[in-house]
Amino acid sequence: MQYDMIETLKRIALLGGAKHEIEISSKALGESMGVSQQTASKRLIDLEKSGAIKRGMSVKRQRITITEHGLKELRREYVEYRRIFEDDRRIYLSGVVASGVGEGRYYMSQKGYLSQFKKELGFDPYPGTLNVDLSEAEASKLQMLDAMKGVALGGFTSEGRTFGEVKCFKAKIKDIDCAVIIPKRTHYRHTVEIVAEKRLRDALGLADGSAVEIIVSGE
Amino acid sequence: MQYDMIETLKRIALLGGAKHEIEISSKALGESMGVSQQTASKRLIDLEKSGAIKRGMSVKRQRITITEHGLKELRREYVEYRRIFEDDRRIYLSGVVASGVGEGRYYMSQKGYLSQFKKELGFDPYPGTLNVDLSEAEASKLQMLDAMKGVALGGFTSEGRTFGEVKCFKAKIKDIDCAVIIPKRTHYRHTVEIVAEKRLRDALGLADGSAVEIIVSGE
DNA sequence: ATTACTACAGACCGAGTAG
DNA sequence: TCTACTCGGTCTGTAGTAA
Repeated sequence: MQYDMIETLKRIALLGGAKHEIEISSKALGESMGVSQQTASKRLIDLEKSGAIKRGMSVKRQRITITEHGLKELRREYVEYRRIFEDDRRIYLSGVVASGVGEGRYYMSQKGYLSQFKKELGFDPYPGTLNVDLSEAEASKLQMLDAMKGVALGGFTSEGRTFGEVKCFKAKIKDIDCAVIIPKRTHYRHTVEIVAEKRLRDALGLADGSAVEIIVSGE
Repeated sequence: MQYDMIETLKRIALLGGAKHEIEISSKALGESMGVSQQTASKRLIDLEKSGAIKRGMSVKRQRITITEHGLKELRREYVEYRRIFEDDRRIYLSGVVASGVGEGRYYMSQKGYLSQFKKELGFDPYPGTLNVDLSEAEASKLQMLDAMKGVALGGFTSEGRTFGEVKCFKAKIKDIDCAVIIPKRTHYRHTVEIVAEKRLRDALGLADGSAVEIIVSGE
């Protein structure tokens, strides 16, 4: 659905169409949006075709109701704005499940991190990570994680090797608690690694290519 | 500002641009909106021209921040959606102050109503009403008031004349408590009459033609 | 009064491409 | 690589007008 359709739907909703039927002429609706009667009329026709509104033609004005489908479209917009202005401690990462052993798995198998992890995140992670590929735009949200504190797991030395600090973020995927692991010295990457108590592929029925949304808590 | 500009601004905000500078290529931004790199680039140029964003060009990607002005535009959208989904007991009526003696004034000078008014609305009204003209689209919101209870002032007989029930709604104009008077048997009208404790023209510095927004409480 | 069709003008998008 | 220009095709809005 294009922007002008959403805008028209929003206008109708603001005139009361989200709650009940409203009676309005295409001329008045057009005026309230700063477009002509013809444009308003066309948009109403298109909205009706797409199933976002229902219309009943009276003798004069038309009666309009927003359908459940139309409300859904509006609510989707609303949720996005809410994320901008209210949800400012959360970051939503959308991506697809990918295969591949990541650094995260290796890090999370180190006892030096494991003990801290249990203490800070509250669970013992399943020994394996879920790799999620992000589109370039989604990956740019990772910049936000750089600016946020998260949960730092201190470095240590083990078997002659030095392990640096690792940053984690509490997260959720569909109500399952998990954590995003951000290895230090993150170059530009477009993959995130997730750990959880259970194997997430099983718990959520995921396979390579499944779409997932990770809700990262900014602490 | 057109819809596609707002949409672009929203996308930038969702990528973190509402809180801090983000670094993103026009290609990635375009993909996240389903448009080409060229279109994304043009929109960024236009947004910068309009003062909604600031850009700094790095060697590769550009760094983008949403300005205070850009945030204002987004917030305006957000407020509209909030009205649709959250504020469902309030109705916002925008109009301009008009002159003319209305029925409301006559009604409100009747002692039979006055005593009830004080009891139900909590103040003694200034003997006069503020007339506000609504555009046709705004006037269609009055249909909502019909469906709402409001505060009913019972009818009575005085000097041989019968006065019917009058419906009032608690309202506010810029934090000043007032009430919208809806005479029964409302034909299609595009004017509302407001009463308050003080003369609203003085209290708010209004003259004919001044724009006002009335926030009507649906009780 | 309305709604909505047609026809055209102007805006917009994206492929190609320069810097 | 990146951004952003030009240019042509397409989309969109509106005046005129019919019903």
